[in-house]
Amino acid sequence: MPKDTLPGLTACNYAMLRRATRKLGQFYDDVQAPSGLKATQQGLLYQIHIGNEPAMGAIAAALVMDLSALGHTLKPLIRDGYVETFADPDDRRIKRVRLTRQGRIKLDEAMKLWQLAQQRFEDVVGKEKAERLRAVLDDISALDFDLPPAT
Amino acid sequence: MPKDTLPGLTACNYAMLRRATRKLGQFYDDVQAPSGLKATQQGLLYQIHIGNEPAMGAIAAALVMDLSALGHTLKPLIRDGYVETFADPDDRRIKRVRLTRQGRIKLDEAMKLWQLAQQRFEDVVGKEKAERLRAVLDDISALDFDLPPAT
DNA sequence: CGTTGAAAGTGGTATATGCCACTAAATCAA
DNA sequence: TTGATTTAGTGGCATATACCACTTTCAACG
Repeated sequence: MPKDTLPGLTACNYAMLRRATRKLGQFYDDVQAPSGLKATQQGLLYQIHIGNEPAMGAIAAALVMDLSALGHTLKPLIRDGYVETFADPDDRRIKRVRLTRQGRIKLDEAMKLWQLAQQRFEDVVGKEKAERLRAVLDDISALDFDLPPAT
Repeated sequence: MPKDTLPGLTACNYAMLRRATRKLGQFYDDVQAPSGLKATQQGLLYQIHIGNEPAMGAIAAALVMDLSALGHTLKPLIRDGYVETFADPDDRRIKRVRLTRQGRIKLDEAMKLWQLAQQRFEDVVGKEKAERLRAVLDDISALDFDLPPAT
């Protein structure tokens, strides 16, 4: 197959997803920059906020994120005083997470910027289309790709 | 607003995109693991392959990726002998990139695994739906989110 | 009770990405 | 031609993520 007719990356679902994620990351991060939080951090603070002092594992599961990755990602937020952790009294293996007062304030601040970015995105893409996109992405996050056992 | 009715992360386009990307990354990486390449690396090799000894900047633009990020990402591939670079003779600022022989062989190997992952994804999600998804993501990567100048 | 195995996190290592400051090279002006 | 500007990359630093090997706790069982 001559190079000219080779399919581009557009054929790969994962490559497309990554590329769009980079694009949106640059945009959301840019809008949220004044808060000093990356969009990822704002999302994580929000996830903690809406949880009930969630356990690390619960957060990781909700975000479809590796537990250790979550631990690493949490560190700057703890260092900066936005988040604190404490052992679950009933099961000391479990570490629970909550926002500090500063964290709540910072999240409020970041959410205002988030709304700007979100609004702008929907203005450009279209509200309906954005909603459908999120629905598809939500589905994908919940999928089970296990190959059927070769029995 | 009581916590019970707070919108989850599902409202955020970027958060959904990231979460789905993590999910797919785990899946594609897992399938492609036997090749020793991450799915991101396979995608990058492919992008180089279909280009005509592309310049770094051209690759970065095609992937909507920061130029310095591309430089960093390229390093392990150069180290492992899959990719090599050379200065453009007509403009010594420009660094061009190409696959080595080993790189072409490795890419072939990885592409076979990629097809498995891709096929499996489309079996689970549906070919049509996957195609629409990619189209939307492709659109997003090309958008211009600049706020209209406040003149 | 102990032993044993599962569950929850931690730390190390590696890749993925982005921003910023800086250098080198080419272009544009005066 | 020379000085200012723009273009293309590099390197340093920071965050985002993943996997793996460990450690600590629990829970289950004999």
